[in-house]
Amino acid sequence: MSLPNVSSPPNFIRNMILEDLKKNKNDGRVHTRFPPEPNGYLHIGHAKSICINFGLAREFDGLCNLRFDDTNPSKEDVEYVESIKDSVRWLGFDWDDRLYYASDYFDQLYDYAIQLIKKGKAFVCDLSPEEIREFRGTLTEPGRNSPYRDRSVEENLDLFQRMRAGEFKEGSRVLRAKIDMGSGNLNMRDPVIYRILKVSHHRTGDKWCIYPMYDFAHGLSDSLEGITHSICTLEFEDHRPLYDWFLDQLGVFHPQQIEFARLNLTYTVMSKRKLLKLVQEGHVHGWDDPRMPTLVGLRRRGYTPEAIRVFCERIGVAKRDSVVDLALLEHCLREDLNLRAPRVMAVLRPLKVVIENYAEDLVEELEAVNNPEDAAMGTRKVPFSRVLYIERDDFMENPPKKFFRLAPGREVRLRYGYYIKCVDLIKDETSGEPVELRCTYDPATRGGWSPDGRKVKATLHWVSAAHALNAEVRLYDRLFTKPDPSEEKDVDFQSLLNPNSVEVLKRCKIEPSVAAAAPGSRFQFERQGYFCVDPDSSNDILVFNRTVQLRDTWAKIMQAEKK
RNA sequence: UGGGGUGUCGCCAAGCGGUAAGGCACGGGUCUUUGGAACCCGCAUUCGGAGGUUCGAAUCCUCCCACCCCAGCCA
Repeated sequence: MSLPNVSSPPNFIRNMILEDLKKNKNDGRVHTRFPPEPNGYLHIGHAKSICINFGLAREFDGLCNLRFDDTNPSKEDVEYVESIKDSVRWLGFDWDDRLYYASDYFDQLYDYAIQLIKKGKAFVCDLSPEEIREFRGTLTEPGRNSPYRDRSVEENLDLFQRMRAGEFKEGSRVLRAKIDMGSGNLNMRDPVIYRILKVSHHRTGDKWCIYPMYDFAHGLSDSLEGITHSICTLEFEDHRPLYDWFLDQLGVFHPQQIEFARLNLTYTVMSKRKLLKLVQEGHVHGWDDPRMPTLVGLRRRGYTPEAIRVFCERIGVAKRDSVVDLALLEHCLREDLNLRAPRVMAVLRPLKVVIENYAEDLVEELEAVNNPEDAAMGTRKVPFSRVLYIERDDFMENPPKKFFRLAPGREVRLRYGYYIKCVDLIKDETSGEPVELRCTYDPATRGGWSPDGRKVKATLHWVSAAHALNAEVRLYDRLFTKPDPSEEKDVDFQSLLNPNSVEVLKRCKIEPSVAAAAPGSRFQFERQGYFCVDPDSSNDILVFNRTVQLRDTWAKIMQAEKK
């Protein structure tokens, strides 16, 4: 057998698999699974797990199942199932015909429980939830055996069957594994493996009124599916002895559980609880709000699955807790979009420019390059006329030394257009703000080249007033003001929300070529950033989301100046 | 005071006894009709700390310190 080519960077899980393969463990099979609970939306932390699981399977010519861990019907819903499948597919992965549910195994799992009882390794316990907690002991004190621990196999069998039959009320009895109440690992102190839940299940309906706990169902589901490497997050490390215990007691196929550190990202939160709160309290407009780290949110924001996959590869896989800089995600995004996004000119905060020596009724169609990184993307025509808009920030009446853009008396280039010189400035009488620039153009510089070789220090984007499309543009920024919101102790995380996480600009002007752009289409607005068409767009108005800004050296200079 | 983990550059992260990869960020430069992109250069004499073993230690041993997770009939 030849070992596969190792393409992506090394990590401890891949090294383990490589070792297993060398020893021909599992006959050289690699079979993973991504096991979401259908109780919420997937976020970028899940993307890491998806990329690891599906990625490893792909790399080692193995398989990866999608399995819904639906053992708690009181929290789960089909609503989430479709969304999760969508997100996994959108990310670029495919489970073929291997879509499973833990609930597919309820009969088998029940049978395993019976086997445990028959072996004397499980018992029905009548303690109340509170009593179970008391008997469990604490972190430093051992627990005490349940008074029901020594029931006979016959009695346990009878009771468990009657639990299943619905004879007892919710919370009155549970099935527990008989392990060791003195263990330092709380998970081993006779854990509950079945509880009564008189709730109908989104897939099995009212067939069951007892449901298995995660610890029992998960490993056995892995086993049933022939999973070789069961990859999960760090907090389950303590559960591994229990994972192993069930498998060993039952003598079934034994997958190996491997734990890695979950992803944390700066300026956002990743816990389902907190994300849910943001939605419920209206801090964001929904799970797919472009500020959310959810996959549906990132998608609406304009992120590409390719960028997310590359990101997941670059952050690596390890066991230490970490918080990855949002800048890395943004870098991966820009890297991808730079090569693919068509360029377009859009003025976000318009400043009117009148070219005094340009004919009133003249309109020229100037040729513009669609993507300087990719000649195959061709060119387009952009209308030029006497009245234009430029970006408000591209003009300063009293420019500082390092400002290269337009100022009174100064000449700059309009991209793909002409050199223009500012000859006059009209200001608002009360505010003193510039409202209109009077300029002249040099007809010899058509296309943006000067025949005399004269240089300008800046190139501005612009749009012809008469031809511009109106658009709404939503400028998104980080959701939180602190790099690590959950690090801030004794503070309600909501108080750390960035009040300026979104700014809506309603009077934006965009070149006409984007008129027919469909929702989801991505563009680079030259000199500004990457934007995508939001589904809120209508025939009347285009709505764009700013996906990510371009790197901005000028902004950096300004900031440095301030300090 | 129990059990399980983790500590390598500002942030990630390789490294597995032979003398500290890479990416992001940052700083400097080249080029440029995006102050974008691209390209070049710089950026840990040191690996949580202290001892020890060894010709040689981030890697092995000992002790210490810090941080994370666990007391749901959640996953």
